[in-house]
Amino acid sequence: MAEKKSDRTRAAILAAARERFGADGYERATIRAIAADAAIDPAMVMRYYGSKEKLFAAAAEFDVRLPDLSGVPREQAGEVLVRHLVERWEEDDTLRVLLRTAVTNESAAERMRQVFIGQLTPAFERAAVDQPAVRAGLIATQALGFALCRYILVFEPIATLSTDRAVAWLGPTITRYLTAPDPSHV
Amino acid sequence: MAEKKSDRTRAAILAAARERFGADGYERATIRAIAADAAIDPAMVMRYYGSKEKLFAAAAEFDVRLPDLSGVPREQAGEVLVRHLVERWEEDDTLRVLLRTAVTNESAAERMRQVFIGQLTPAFERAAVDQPAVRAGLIATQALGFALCRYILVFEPIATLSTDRAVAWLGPTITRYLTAPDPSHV
DNA sequence: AGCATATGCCAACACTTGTTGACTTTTCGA
DNA sequence: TCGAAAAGTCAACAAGTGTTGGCATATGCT
Repeated sequence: MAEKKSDRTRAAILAAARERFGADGYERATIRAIAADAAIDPAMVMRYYGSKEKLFAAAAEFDVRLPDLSGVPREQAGEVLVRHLVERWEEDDTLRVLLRTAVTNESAAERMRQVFIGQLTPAFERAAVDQPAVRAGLIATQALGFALCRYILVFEPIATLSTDRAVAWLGPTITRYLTAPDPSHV
Repeated sequence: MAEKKSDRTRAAILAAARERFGADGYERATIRAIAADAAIDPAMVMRYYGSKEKLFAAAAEFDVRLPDLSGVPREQAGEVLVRHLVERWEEDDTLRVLLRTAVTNESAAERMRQVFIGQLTPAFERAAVDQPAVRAGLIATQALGFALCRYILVFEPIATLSTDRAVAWLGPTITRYLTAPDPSHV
């Protein structure tokens, strides 16, 4: 087995980094605080990750793992998508890290775009949906707005809504953005 | 007339502060940069506003000016509300300042809550809407999510969508959150 | 005009940040 | 067992931050 000890502190740093970045955002999360949480020296962070930016990049790494919607009837696609996103959001805080940071950090915003536009749009294209970009964007507004209000701004009662109720409310909205004809009078 | 000169620099500082806070967020917007934009000395900022936090508070001061929905038929309430919000959002950047900052600053988040929950909920209560808090929260998720994607994260094509198309897409969503019966199977 | 006051600038402070290099301790194979 | 490599510690750096006090200048009233 390769270096076990170093791998453990490496992981400890990453875990502490995710927590701090998620709670405080990029600027206010300091290397010193992250190191203190991981109970190691700040210099170790530099040794293992090179710089704060690289540490953030490592902490914000993640797969979107979009669900396969091909077998789902169009009318339920919204609910399936929302449920997937909410559960994904709940299970680890990587997406929260990214969202908090994307607001003030351009490279994080770029990654957010890749995820929500760059992955959703082609998926809709393949499903032969018209105006895939607009629909993907609209879905992103509702999904990210929900995450913002629930996890970051902590709006009650949104923050304490059960997953089921959230899905029941949001699902039809997403479905409509996915299936409704363009309502513009053009 | 009272001190004219000082009022002018006061306003210049405030304008520069709004721009910087809106573009960079609270932490990355420095007093020195704001002062440079206003073409004055950093010490002037302190003289006039006391501290960075107080300057931010002044820059983020604003009225929501919710439209009067009493004369509007329920089915069009969403469109009226969305149009009002988008236009409000477009005309000055105070709300953008607040949104960018609320993500990492607790007092800004608190003000955001006051605006979107504390003002919307009672308005719905007066209109005898059931579950006013949930509906206000849902509307906030869609409205803020749209603002986030359009102004902060700059998702295309959401960022360049015309007001009319945005209203046509989002309006029915808001109307549904305002009027639809609770879809939860409880 | 003369002076008090408002307005502005400069230099410096105390502090925090990311980052670095030299040094010590631990680990572990030959 | 010995010694090189890995892992960790410590102190300090250069830069940038909000903030302050002292000093110069301009303004406007009598």
